[in-house]
Amino acid sequence: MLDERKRRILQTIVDDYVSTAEPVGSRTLARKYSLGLSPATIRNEMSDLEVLGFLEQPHTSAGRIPSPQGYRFYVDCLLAPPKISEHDVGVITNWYETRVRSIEEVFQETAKIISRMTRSVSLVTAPQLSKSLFKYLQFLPLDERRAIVVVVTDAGFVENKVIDIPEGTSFQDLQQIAANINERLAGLSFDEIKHSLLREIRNDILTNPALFETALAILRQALAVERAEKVYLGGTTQLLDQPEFRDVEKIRDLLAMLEEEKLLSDILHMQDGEGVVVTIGQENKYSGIKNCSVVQATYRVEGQVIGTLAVLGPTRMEYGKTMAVLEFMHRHLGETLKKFKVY
Amino acid sequence: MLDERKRRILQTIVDDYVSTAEPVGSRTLARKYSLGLSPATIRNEMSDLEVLGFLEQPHTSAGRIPSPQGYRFYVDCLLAPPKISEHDVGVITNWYETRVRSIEEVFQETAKIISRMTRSVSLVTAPQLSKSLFKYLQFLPLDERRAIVVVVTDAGFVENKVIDIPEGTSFQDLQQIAANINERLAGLSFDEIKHSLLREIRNDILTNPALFETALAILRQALAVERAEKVYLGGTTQLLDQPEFRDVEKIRDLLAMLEEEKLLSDILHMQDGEGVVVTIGQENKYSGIKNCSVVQATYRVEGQVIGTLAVLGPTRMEYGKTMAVLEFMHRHLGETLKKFKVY
DNA sequence: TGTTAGCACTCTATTGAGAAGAGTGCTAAC
DNA sequence: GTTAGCACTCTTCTCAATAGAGTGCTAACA
Repeated sequence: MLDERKRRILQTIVDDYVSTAEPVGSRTLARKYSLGLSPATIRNEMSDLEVLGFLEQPHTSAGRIPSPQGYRFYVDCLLAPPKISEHDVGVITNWYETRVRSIEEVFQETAKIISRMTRSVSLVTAPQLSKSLFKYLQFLPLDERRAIVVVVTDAGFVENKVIDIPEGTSFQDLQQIAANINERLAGLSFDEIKHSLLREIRNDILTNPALFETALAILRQALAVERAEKVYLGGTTQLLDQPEFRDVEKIRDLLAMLEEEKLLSDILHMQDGEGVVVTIGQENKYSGIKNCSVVQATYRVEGQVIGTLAVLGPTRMEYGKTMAVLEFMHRHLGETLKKFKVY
Repeated sequence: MLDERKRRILQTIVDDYVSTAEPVGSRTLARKYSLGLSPATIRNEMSDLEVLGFLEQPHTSAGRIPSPQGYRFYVDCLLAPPKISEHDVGVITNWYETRVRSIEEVFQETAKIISRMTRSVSLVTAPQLSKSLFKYLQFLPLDERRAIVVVVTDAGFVENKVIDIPEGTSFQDLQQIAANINERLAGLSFDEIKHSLLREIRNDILTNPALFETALAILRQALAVERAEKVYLGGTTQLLDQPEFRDVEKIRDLLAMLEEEKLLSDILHMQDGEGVVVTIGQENKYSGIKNCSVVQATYRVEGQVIGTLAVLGPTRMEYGKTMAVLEFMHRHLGETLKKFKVY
């Protein structure tokens, strides 16, 4: 597709632009890098690369910058397989050891370290309840009118909620209800439970109307604990250091978006694929980040997809480094979760 | 202290500067507001107010802006008792009704609505576990090697953690341990428990060494669930709309600070007093916000302090409106928490 | 004695012209 | 195919001039 020399020049331009944020000129390129070519030759090649769609010119007498297609080619064909350095592995391992004491913190600190290593915003989605399997629920006493319902998932995640005890129901009745529900629902995913709930229960109503009416109401309350998918953010302020966001106007929308968890999960929900996936500029569906790139990878435990790690930054991003970090982290996180006795 | 006319002029200057963010000149003041005074007279008064320390001049031929002392006088002496409008009460009530479905969301949405109404950053601290009273703990089975310990507080808050079951301990043993612990610790605050834990347990070791060694280990694990005080943030991006933060340099530190939960609780932990408290500019202890003001109020349920609501903004802030919102919200939040069957 | 009009002065922000710098594209020579 | 040379383009920086807003002082006025 592109001959060797064009590839080398394109690669050099991307590298230079990523590190300087300034359009790259032929003269600078020749001076700064030992390409063994004169500025004029480079000029010709650059002109070709522009016609082919890999480069753009902000205006006539400026240097070239990579086009989205240019970045795409760079990521797909010019980048060596991303590999994290020994040193970084040490930093990460140490970080987890010294900072993380609870499950909640695993995600928070994962977001922090990713953002620190990539100097970009990081996003980490925690496991979704709806994909988990129901193990059992149990009622705990609180006072005469109220009880706590605790829902335990297969993985050992616990959600809880305070509920009203329906009029005329004893705590004994509740335990009876729990036993029934557990027998029926154990091993189902919360998605399945939601869908099959009504039908299941309706059949039972025929045999014991009063009790199961109550059970239905309670289960509904209990399942309402399902929170929206939690997204942990790290390094939002990193954006401010990027020259493309030097202007407050340009960063406002982006920061506002990062405050909206719903939008965030939209950005991340686009892939189920294996490995590290890069989405560049216009390829992003959400219009607020058309000048940004997203690098993401799902993490899994024992083959099952648990959540997503992602990095959001300007299209002018250190793709190699970022991909290497995520490549490492998405494997490492699975192992860390195991250590924390979950999964 | 200040005669009536000076007060009126100072108040007008503060009001104008708060809404325009431009230094206020005598001519503008005379033209824009019906003070019944000529620019020259106003000039004289302004000159006096500057000598008295209530006004400042950015440079010789600019208008005046309020000094911190000016704001202080404005807040203490010139502001009518803050009162929220009927309309706003409606908006808030409606907001809670349509948006809030769980306890967690109460705090998140409270932060959001405060920031929306005040157009500033809001901070809401959730109740602290360490101030709560221990009610009981209970073990739930997970698998052969692990169990879930659930800790219930007086208020119905539930914390949980996956623990390893010590070698040679049966689930029966665990329930025995739970019963013992509950008997001993019920009604104590988590602070007290932490302090008295070792002594209590040590006495018991004398009577049944093996079991209580185990209990000690487990209790330690269980109490480690105490998370750092959670701070909910709202409207961080509102800062970007303020002229004083038009420059990215000036906002970076502030946003970085908002990412550090520890710093946030420092800012908020300064008062136990009643009512709405305003801290202006230099009065703030944390140097990162010397050009900001903090308005805060504690909220309580049945007399007990539960947490803090706060607004952080530039010293040029709509104090009246902000104080009114917090004055209302700190009462309203207590009631809302009751509705959610907690406390 | 307090208030006001007038005026000279100060400081900032804006504008426009000119120069510097970086880069391109084309042509011709190697 | 590669390179040197050169005219041309476009942005950015600098600097001076100017307009605008506001002050402080003085003198006049009620």
